[in-house]
Amino acid sequence: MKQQGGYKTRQKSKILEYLTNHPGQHITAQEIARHLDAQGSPVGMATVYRCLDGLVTDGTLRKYTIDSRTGACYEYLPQSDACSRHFHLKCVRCETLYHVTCEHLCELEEHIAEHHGFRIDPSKTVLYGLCAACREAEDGE
Amino acid sequence: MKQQGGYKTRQKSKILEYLTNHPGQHITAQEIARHLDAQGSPVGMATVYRCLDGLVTDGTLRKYTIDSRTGACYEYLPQSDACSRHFHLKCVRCETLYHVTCEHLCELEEHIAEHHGFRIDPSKTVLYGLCAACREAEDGE
DNA sequence: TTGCGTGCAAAGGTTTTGCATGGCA
DNA sequence: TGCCATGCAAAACCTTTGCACGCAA
Repeated sequence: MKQQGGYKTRQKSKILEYLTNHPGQHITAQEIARHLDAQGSPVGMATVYRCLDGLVTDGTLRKYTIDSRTGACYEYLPQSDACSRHFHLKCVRCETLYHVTCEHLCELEEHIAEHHGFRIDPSKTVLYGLCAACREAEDGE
Repeated sequence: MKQQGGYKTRQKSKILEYLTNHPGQHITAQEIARHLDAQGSPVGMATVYRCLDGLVTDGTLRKYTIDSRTGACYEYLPQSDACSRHFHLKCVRCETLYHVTCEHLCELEEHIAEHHGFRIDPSKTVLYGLCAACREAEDGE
């Protein structure tokens, strides 16, 4: 869970900078490359992928794949304890990230740990679904 | 949510047969094709994908995309229990995907829907953490 | 006979890999 | 000076699409 030994380079800094500036957002490798290119600091796709891979391995980012067609997304995980106390709910429609603190979730965590031997890490977990607003909007369609 | 009008064909039958024989399992398009090929009933990849797509649309299957590297997975949904929905627990260390059906999770889903106005979609949600084995291994380090 | 289903091949996309070069320490 | 990191291009994959033919109804 520590930084992989390695050199600091312009590319690594830029990529991490972009991600930390967009915490809690789904970002694809393409978006990163496109952004850095537009910013005048172009980085090759291979480098982006290699860098993201390292960041996922050391726990800085979380990788998830909602749709195999659009490719994988990466999200910066704030390291503070603030985020280990609550769970994240993310609306798949409007992309909003909700931070929820609820005793039900703590109970769930304990239950899973006790009865299923699995210790959930809230900082790496996102519950996906539809928020109230989008739910209505979708029903109306 | 009904069967799309269409013809019954050998290919469709075989694909659905394989899936229903492996309820609650994540199966990729490739595995299906490989199995049918070995069984002497080869089916083209395009057909497999087209067929799976239809089955997902009419609610017979659920599509998961856990990892973009291995591609999408499909799972047969027994339509008996409405609440036999399950969640996925993925160990961040050994990468194993656990498939858990637990009433606590159903309760959580209801609670979040009622009190937080958020309808969780289990097919898009994965709970990350440490499984029992890796937990011990990690404590021992 | 009608028109959907299938298979093949090609296209489209993301992600990985090999290899020579460039840059950090 | 050592090595790691980078970039380019090509490869490897998964998935979709176009088109002609086959087959269910």
